[in-house]
Amino acid sequence: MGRAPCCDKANVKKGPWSPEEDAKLKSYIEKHGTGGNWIALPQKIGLKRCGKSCRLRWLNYLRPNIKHGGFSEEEDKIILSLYVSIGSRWSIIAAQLPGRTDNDIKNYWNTRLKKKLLGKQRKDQQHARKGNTLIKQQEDNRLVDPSSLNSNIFNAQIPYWSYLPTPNANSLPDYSCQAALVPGLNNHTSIRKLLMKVGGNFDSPINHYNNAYPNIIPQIDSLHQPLNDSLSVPSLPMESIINTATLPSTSQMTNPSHYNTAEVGVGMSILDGEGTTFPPELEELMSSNPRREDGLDFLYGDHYGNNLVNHGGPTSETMTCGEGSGWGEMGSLGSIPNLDSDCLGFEEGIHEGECQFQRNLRYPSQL
DNA sequence: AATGGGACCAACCGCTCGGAA
DNA sequence: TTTCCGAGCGGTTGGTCCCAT
Repeated sequence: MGRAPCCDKANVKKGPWSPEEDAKLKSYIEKHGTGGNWIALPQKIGLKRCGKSCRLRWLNYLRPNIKHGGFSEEEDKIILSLYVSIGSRWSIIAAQLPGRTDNDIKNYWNTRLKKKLLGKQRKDQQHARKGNTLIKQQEDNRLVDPSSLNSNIFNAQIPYWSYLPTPNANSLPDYSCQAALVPGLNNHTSIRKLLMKVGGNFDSPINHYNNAYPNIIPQIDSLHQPLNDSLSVPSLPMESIINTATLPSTSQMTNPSHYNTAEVGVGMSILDGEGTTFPPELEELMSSNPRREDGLDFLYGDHYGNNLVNHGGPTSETMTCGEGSGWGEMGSLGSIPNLDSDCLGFEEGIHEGECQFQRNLRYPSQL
């Protein structure tokens, strides 16, 4: 037996909204609010619409301060970066872009940004093949102008954030430092909003890990402390945040079989790398790029798989996270664009910590 | 001018989650 | 503790517009 329908399907209108319907819905909500019950709303207004449809119409179109179309380059970067970081969690991405709806961003990604990305990737590969000889020679002579190699998808210049110092993976993660690298990340309210949305409890995990990983906690605490004042919503523990920062998509998140995780210590689940799957478009990017297993050198490095920037990213010496494949490594690349968004730096910082956890577990003698 | 195909976007569908009873 | 129901989310579909042929 299936689920009961949320409304009488036979008596509801479907399809595009008329201006009259829009006006009815808008004026009612502006006067009375939603009343916390979308299902009952259409009857109150006299609309022959499903409550869900009303909700969608309001959120995606009628709500004040909604922006449509005309995504800026900065917004492109934010969307891309968040997509790389957290996957297709459009509502979270939308929360970082004022005036944008998840539906809008989702459509924009599916229709334009993804193609832009793949088109650029292919172009870069062609360019790389053409220019291999010259570039290699330049590299050998250490005369390489990074901007000539950069395959950043949106502009031809090395982004300023690439030059910012990031902690070497061999050092303990300094979350306050990571946070400071990202403009807006010192905005505790927005951090909190985002993390609460993601589902964070930043109190208990500290105590939680304190026993097992005493050398990590001070660094976590440095970021965590300013948040404490206003954080009161208990939700998922820190490992959820860490995983959230590295999981590719909701559909994959709901399917544990996508992950080959290793349970570590006190419920710390880390990505093992192998067996991890990616969103199809990133899978395509990866499969089309034999140089880097993460397939993202078009974002972060040159055509040879070298990171152009000295950011302590994964090299043969420093990489410990995910050992070369998976979202874990993406997070550890360390040169995710420095966004107005509030989350990346934090996630990145968290991820550095995750890498360090794994390092410590694998190489306890280095502790 | 006709038409076929692609791009774009609004809206729907079905699922999960969380709160209330 | 269990069940039910509404909210919210991401994936998908279908309609419209535009452009190339």
